[in-house]
Amino acid sequence: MKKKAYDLIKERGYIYQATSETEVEKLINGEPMTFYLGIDPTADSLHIGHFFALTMVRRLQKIGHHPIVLIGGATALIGDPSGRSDMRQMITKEQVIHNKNEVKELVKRFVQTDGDNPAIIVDNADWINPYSYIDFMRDVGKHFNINKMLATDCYKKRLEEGGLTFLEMGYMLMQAYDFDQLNRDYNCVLQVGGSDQWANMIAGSDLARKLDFQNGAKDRDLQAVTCPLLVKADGEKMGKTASGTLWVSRKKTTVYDFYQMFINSYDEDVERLLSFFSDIDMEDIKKMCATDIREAKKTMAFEVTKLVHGEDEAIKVKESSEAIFSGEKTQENAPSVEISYDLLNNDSNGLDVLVSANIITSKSEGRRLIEQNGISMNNEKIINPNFTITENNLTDNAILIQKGKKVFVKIIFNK
RNA sequence: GGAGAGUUAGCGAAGUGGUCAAACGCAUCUGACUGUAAAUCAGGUCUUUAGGGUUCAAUGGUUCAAAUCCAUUACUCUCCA
Repeated sequence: MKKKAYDLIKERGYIYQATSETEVEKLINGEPMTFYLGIDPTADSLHIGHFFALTMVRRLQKIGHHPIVLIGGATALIGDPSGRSDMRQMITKEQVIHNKNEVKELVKRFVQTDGDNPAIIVDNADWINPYSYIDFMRDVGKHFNINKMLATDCYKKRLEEGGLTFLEMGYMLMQAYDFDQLNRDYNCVLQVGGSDQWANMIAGSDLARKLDFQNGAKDRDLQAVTCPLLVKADGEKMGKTASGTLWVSRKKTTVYDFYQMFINSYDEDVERLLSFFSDIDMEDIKKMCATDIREAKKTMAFEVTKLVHGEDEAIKVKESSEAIFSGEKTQENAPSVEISYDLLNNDSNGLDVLVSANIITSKSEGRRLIEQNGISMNNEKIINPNFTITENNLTDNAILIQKGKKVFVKIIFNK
């Protein structure tokens, strides 16, 4: 017997909270309906958490439901206080416009926006910007009870650890209104999002109900589901790397780093990540993880990379990673940095070169690493902190530097 | 607008005149062991050299000597209006 759509999604671990599980189940198993996911363009790329939520959108789209992706052009200007202990840095309007475009392009890569069942991309600035403050407060603001709002986790944390500004209080109203608006314009009946959005999402369902009551209209029943936050086995949020956030955009995080991040994940996380980011059958996933965890991990990293960066890139990065780590440490496949040729042939230029290539941040750090046997050049450990790189070290104008066990960088000297 | 408290390294948090480049925890990096995993253990985390130089919100002052005392400014929080 074939499993129902909802069960498949639930089995893969996507369902964390739902306003009413039975209602949501009915919606997902039933006739095609319209649902939405909101993303605030607070940066010019998407991080892995956004991407995760988008995979849920993909799955729902695939079984025939109609997705709306809302880019929060208005809400990004306010900043969501959820889960934050400090106020979000305000970003400029120009920045938001720039981010909006970048984010839109990325969303298009993951969610189908043409063909039979295209996703619609909307911007909440379109309806929030024209709304006057007084009207908004009279229409929407009056339905929000501050006591209730303060009881929610997202505001509680801000209250305890810092101060809560009126700006941030307004965020929930806007997101709630978005849901109502999308319901009226597109008959959107379900909102999906990360679990940190829970309070904002149910605020939307509540608002619709209250507005209906006030207008004497029929009760709309807007549902919300959240997916779990993507965390590692140690409870840390996933996607934080040494160099910062793990971005989906190639410009901000190289494909190599992206792949490495997943290859280095904990054994315990592999099954979950596979269930989220691959289409492999759950049974097979379980089997794979039980028999050969390392192979399963490779598959997982490959599948995620394929999804985000395409199959060609994924194959390339998989091959180069395997080449580098299986002892075959050629400079062929390592990620590369280009620096000026002029740095060559000065005495004791080694550390300078490493600093300019951003492999180390300071000369002291370099000295320390060398003392601890942490730096290799062309597969030979460097012992002398005042080492010199000369033309004799180059192969095709490049050298291969290894920092620690896992960081390989090819430095190319440009003439 | 009034009264009070605060601002210390990536984060949390000690330190209230010299022994403070600043305890401790987290985070992070390197090494050992491994499986490019985890756990464990060892060492490191301002910079530059082995001589130092620049840090404790900012600026100015007191002192032989300041994260520590004083003044001004900025920001944050609590209570009152």
